[in-house]
Amino acid sequence: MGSVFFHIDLDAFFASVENLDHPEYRGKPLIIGTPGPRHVASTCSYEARKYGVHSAMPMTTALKLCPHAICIPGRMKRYSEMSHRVMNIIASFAPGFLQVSIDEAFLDLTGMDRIYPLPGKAARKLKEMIREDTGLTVSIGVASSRYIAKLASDFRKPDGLTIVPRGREEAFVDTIGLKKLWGIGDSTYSSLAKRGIGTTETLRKYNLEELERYFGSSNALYLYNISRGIDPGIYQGEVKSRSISTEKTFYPDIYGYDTLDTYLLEMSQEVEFRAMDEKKVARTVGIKLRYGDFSTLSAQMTPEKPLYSSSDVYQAAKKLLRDRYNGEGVRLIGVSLSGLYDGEDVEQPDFFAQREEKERKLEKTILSLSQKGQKIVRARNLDLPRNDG
DNA sequence: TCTGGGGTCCTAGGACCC
DNA sequence: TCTGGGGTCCTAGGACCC
Repeated sequence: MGSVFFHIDLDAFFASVENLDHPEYRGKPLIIGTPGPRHVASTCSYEARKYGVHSAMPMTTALKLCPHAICIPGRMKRYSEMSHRVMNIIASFAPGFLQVSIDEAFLDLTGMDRIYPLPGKAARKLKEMIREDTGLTVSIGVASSRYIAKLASDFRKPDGLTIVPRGREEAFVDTIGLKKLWGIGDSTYSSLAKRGIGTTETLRKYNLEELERYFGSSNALYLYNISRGIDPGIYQGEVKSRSISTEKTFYPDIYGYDTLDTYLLEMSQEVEFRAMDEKKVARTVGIKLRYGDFSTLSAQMTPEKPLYSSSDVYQAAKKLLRDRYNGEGVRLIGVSLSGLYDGEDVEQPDFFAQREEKERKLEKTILSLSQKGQKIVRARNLDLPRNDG
């Protein structure tokens, strides 16, 4: 017996949760997203998909395709709660549980043939357990690797079950088609197309050396493997670095250093609070600017000392902004933290750090109050011009 | 089709060290 | 002195995913 993996994917997750909570939406096209320019759909119901609406589609386009759709903003807390319930069921079903996003997980059933002699039957049982307990449907892919299982769960949706027998991986990849393979985005697809490669069969005609010449060694190996139905190694390495970021898109564009600077302060506070909440300390701060023409720049710095407070973060972000902002209209601004390490007991290396320690304690207090539902904002952030449409 | 927000990973070049 | 090679850290940008 070789390896057996499940990939479990919740069907139109956010929309399905809304249908569960709001029976009046059922059977109607439903879009999770705010109408208006510079908004996109985060998910939609299958009724809306019939009109061509899909995730990440601009809301203006979505509403042209389906003008009578019901649009609602997302309720992330509720979705997380339902996600938890489903993930608990999946995790208790078999070992090798690996959650990869709010609505997706893997199970490793390798060596479980005594308990689940027929993987297909096991998958049906899992689907039934989830449906009974939560009212939600999932689609499951069963295969000899995570990569193929992931493609398989997407093959028949919603409420689907697709089993790819061992030895049929390459044939399955052919039926999926190059464009829909995981890891092939628009950019890779068009650079393959430029070389006359439009199908997995054609891609397979190239040996590794040729692929390396055209696409670099890392991409080459990836392409070589997936075209043969071989798992390129998705979700195998341990998660190394982490980052925390926030960004905001404006409509219309905003202008001027002072306005940007005010958002920078608010956003610095937000990311640092999130880091504190996770008991992390960051070493690197980054900003991101997207101008009206969609050209985007990012800048980061790693100060000598780690960022202990949001005023540290803000000072660094401000410097980055001053160095890089060209004065033109801005449609997006972002602040990020990276180089995070465990900061449960932050030892203060020097004498001057006592002021910072105070600052950090103050902010922790603000954080815990705001977690109790109190909205606390520094004086500087009051009466911000709300410019986000 | 006028392109969100939150992430991860990869690459290439420069600084710096041995 | 005109110039090697390897390792690590940092930065900027890009591809991709949900």
